[in-house]
Amino acid sequence: MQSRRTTMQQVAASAGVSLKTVSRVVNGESGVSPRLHMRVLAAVEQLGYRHNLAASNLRRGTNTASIGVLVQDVGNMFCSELLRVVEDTARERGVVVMAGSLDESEDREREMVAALVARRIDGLILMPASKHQDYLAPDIRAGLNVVLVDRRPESDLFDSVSADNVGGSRELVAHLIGYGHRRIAFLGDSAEIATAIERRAGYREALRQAGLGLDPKLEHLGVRTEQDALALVGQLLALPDPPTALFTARNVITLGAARALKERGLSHTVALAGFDDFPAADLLEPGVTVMRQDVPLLGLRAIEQLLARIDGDAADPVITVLPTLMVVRGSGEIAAPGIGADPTA
Amino acid sequence: MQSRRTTMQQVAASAGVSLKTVSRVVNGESGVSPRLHMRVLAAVEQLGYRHNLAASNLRRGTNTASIGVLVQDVGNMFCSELLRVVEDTARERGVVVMAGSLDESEDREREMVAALVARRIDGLILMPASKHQDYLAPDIRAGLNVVLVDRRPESDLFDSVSADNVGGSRELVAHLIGYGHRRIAFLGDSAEIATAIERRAGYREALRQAGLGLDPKLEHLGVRTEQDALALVGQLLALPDPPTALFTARNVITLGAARALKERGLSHTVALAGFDDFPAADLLEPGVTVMRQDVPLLGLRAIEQLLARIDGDAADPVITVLPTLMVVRGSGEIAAPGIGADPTA
DNA sequence: ATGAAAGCGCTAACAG
DNA sequence: CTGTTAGCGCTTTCAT
Repeated sequence: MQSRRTTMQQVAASAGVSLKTVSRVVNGESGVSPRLHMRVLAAVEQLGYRHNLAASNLRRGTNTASIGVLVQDVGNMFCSELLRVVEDTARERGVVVMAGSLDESEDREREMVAALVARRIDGLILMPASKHQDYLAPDIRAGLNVVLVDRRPESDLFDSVSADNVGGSRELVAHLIGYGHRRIAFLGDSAEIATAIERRAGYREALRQAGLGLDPKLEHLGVRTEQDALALVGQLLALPDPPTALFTARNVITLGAARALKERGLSHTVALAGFDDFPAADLLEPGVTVMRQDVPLLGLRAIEQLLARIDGDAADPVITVLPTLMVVRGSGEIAAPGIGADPTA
Repeated sequence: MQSRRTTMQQVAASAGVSLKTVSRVVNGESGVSPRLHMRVLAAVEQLGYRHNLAASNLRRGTNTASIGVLVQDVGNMFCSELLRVVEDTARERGVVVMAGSLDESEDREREMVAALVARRIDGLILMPASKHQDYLAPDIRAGLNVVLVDRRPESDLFDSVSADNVGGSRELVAHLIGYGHRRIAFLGDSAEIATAIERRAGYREALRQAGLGLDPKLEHLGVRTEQDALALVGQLLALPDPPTALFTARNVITLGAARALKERGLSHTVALAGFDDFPAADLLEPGVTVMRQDVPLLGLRAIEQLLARIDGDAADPVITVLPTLMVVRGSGEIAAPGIGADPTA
């Protein structure tokens, strides 16, 4: 509907002043006599006038004071926490956030970006579904500011903020190896996602550094959902030579794996360590050992970088990589069979 | 920045056609010769032209194809799941979502609404922090469509979609009573929140129907965070006559309570039942019995109602109350001391 | 099939 | 202090 909004012109007529006087009052400019000021305010109130930012921006050629935040899934806890931090900082500046979920679809990324650009957002925080974002070039040339988040771009033409996926994964897998594990499974997201690849790289590095070989049967990309993880862990445990530890490279995968272990009564037998923390990780039995990303900091760095760009910062692209933190809770400290506390083998 | 965007005029000049021809091509109108059509497209491509929806809407007086979704906290799993559903349906219509968190602040609600109205959103899905939304009257008169979600308004002037908080709570507490509990604590959110009040009402009804009295020492509103819940459960269990069961009226409260019980080794001793499901509820030991809201349906009904209003539906306000579903997992089926399986007393 | 002119709601640049 | 005029980028209306 938005049937017919009151315009400044109508307010002016109602208050018996000129359009410009209303404009001054509405924009808080000085130089209006108290009498007229009051008259205008009264008319604004009475008519329910609301300033039209779009028209204002059109004329002034200024920012829209709105940004886009496109993530994988605003319903996912990692993304939603990120969104929240971004929103908080944006709001302090009067900047509104348009949010969207891409679900790893490159087409959707293109569509959503187009929809936001058509609305003239000042900047974009993007957790890309695409591998290359060159399609953004014309928009960037036209002044669109973009910060990539969570996933590092292949080209270093963009600002980006992400966690140390390789290092964090390496450390976490090394931790498992330290508990005697030799057969450690890797369960990661789609191969299209840089983050998944990086975490697998960390996994491989840790194995290599420990002098352990890779077993393709233990290394799985393409695990997209909790259900995928649940099923895959079932298959892995049914192998003739099953893994004694699981490295799950994303929070939903960790949840699925925990469920698979619990269903089989193996929660205290098979070690589990995951990338990404999650709300109830300490409440499971045993608590789930994870490599935590500092999501609030991730979001903060991203929005700060974006706002700086919007404010005119024209320096070279900045690649920010944040350290991760291992949170030890028990599931990752289950020793391999034949080692220490568990002499099963 | 958004320094200087290419305009239709520039495209026209570059293609050697009139402004209007470009407009026709860009808007997919018929009646442009293939030759000119191609020339325009080439110029659009070459100059990186992007349609300006704001200018278009200004002239046409049409919708902005954007809505606002204001919830308590986009980072909270309940809200973010809701947001996701809304976004999905909105996107199908090419409608963009501006998201915001209110954190139970009435001031923030006012500010955010003003910010969105200034951007001429077509509609608003609001999980109100305020008790009364009469301040919206001028905007509604001017055509803003509003659907309240999760919390039922006091005035029935708005469309609203919410869960059956009273009924669901009554059922869940009756379930606890069925396991012999006589001292059941209530832990709910702030008294300002209609939802918390309704859930307490359900709690009281269940007790009354069972002929049990209310004990003010067991009934607590104002539990806002997981930490609040953790601390409060500690105090409750230290009472001379502690509760044997806990009814936690929101997901974060349930998490805090579960943590408190686990810390004290009482997870299998004190019964726990919560309103709202959460991702790992089945992974705790014991699994947490909850009254689940159908969040996807909640969101769907809200956005469908909103889109119908935007499309001109002028019927009387519709109050939608959705049934809830009890999910039995173990924590709510712990019998009271002296009853059944647990003869402790 | 194509284009010229007017105007959406607002503000900048000038008058008075 | 107050008002007038032009024009932001676009679409409508009406010519051609």
